[in-house]
Amino acid sequence: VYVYNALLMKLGLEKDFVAIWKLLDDMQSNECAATNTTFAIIIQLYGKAHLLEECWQTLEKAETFGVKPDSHMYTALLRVLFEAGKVKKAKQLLGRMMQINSELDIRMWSTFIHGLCKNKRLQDAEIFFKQMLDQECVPNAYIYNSLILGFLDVNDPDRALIFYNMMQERGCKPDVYTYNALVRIYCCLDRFVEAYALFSNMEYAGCEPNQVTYNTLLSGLLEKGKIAEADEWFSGMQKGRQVDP
RNA sequence: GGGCCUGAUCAA
Repeated sequence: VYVYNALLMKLGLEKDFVAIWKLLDDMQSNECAATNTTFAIIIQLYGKAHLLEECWQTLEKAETFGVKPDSHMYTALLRVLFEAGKVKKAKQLLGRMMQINSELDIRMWSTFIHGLCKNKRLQDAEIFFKQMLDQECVPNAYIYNSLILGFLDVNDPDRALIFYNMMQERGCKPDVYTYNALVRIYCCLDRFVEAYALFSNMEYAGCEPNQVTYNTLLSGLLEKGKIAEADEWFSGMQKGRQVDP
């Protein structure tokens, strides 16, 4: 099965969907059953090819192969819908999921909330965030990070920081992604002192800054014309290989 | 009892 899945994605890169379905028939005639992951991959591939209808059909086809569509597959579908800007459809799908399976898993929530953020529907994102809390679902860093960045993208850094505080109050540990987002926020706000301070926070939290962290800071500095500062940081980090924009 | 194969978040 593992080998087959690997083959599938290779065919997917060539967008050869006919060959993919042939391969599935092949799998079945051997005693090798396709899994839910197999179909999740196919949905993802159709999504990249912008073939929405085929994504839905894949759900039905999965059943003919004896695979019941599960959260794994629905998550893949949600992502495709959001990337195509089909917010309405995605909401409907989530609604259906909640009726069938009252408890949604955390990945599905994060995919959903992230999708809303990317589509700049932050008011909705907040509503669903609360709904998520009402169910006994504990938000993780993925969720908070998406919201923080989402609010930053719509020029509401204050709200972004509110979620950062909430994250800490609720005992969710910030990760590198969180810190990278914070660096960006402080750069946008011209509060570079606080941006610098984050690096010591990170060290204290045992969180290693990565290439993205430095890149974010450098871009932020350059954007505000602080070339001398950027230069200083740049020479201070010779280990990593980051590119100067 | 164990595994969990490409389902979720960041800069350029």
